Amino acid sequence: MYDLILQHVARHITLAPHEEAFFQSLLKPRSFRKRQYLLQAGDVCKHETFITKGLFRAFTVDAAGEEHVVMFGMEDWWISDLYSLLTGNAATQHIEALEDSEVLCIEKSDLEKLYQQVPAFNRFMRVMLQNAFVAHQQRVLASISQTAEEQYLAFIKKYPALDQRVPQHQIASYLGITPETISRIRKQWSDARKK
Amino acid sequence: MYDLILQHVARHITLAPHEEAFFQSLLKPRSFRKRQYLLQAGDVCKHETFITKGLFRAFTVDAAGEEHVVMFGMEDWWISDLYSLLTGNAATQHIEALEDSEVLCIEKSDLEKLYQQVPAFNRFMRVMLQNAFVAHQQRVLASISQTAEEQYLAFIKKYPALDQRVPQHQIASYLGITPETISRIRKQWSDARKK
DNA sequence: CGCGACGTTGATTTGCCTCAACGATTGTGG
DNA sequence: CCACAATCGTTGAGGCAAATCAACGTCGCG
Repeated sequence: MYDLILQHVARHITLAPHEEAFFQSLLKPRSFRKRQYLLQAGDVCKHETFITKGLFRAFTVDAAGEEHVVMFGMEDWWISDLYSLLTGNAATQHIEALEDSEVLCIEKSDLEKLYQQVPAFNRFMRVMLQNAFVAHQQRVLASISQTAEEQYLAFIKKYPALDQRVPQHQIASYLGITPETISRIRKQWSDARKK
Repeated sequence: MYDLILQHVARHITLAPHEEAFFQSLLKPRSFRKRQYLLQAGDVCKHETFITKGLFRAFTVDAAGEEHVVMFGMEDWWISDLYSLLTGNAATQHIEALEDSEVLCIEKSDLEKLYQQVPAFNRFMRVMLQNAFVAHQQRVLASISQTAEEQYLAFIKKYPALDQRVPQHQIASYLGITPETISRIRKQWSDARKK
């Protein structure tokens, strides 16, 4: 059960056996059924969560009741409402399982202990955050500079696995466009191929 | 000259005197005149840079020759092309001074030394990145869920200082809208106030 | 089976962009 | 020190990409 996360960590830092054991002791396995919520907006996010199996979406609901997908998470990814976790404020995001899923949770207080007792983990989390930061920066750039079609194309190129597993209207929400627009883009592509 | 950055760091971690001295010894002051480039796209970004005075913009140039402002940086902020710094790949961003500015640079290799010798700095950088990550996530959300007017309003509310100092067409570029649109939004507001 | 979730397609609307022309200000070289 | 160019913002007219609104087909599931 812990193989995936230990390999994941080992890709970035090297842990002594007792450190690895300590890390593992802080992890709590949980299961989620499709449509079950890992986090509700309004609650305080108290865990960082590593996905070992399945698929999640994090989304917000705006004043008009519209949902906006902030991110997806699948195997080998972390997911949480980082803002809430860090500040202790109420979460602005919901996190919902899109498939039956399994995760490993680590509580905020245990994460702090981990940073204290295994300093290498500061480095590990720094690298995770650097990558996430760069990814979000590129996403911002895409959304201010590209057309709907360019964005959708970039998405399926970057996340072919997600394109297979996530309903199209969720991808549309993630990109900030409508499901109809994605449908029309796909139609254009298939029409062009036929010719 | 170093007061600002030492205070900035002290807000998040506590350093022993010899650690502070070591940190300071790694910092190299540089000055930039308005319009001077701190980094050119194509070069490899080799420094993390702390701004002690002035104002910068980071921007990319797309295939059509259009500029897109990725971020602004002013006093008390860090600026770099993090992607290039981390990977060693050519920078995708230009960074240009919008005012006469002064900065403190720290080289990548020195930053690594710092992480090794002063472990608290891993924590410090982690916190910086967490904040930057959250800020970018909110920016993504804004760009997929808000109108041009809502975004502009949120911008001047969040960064009133930047609204004063940055030319409007640069803000437009940052938001992914045209200068004309911002101009019209402002006209609407002033017309509404007159009535 | 019947209902909800999901995707498709068409008709219409609209927010924002594009293109263009024009002041106001700043800066600069002769 | 002035003439001229460059930069920046404003305003108007017209166009287009994508949203909205609406109807319909299909699939999977309780």
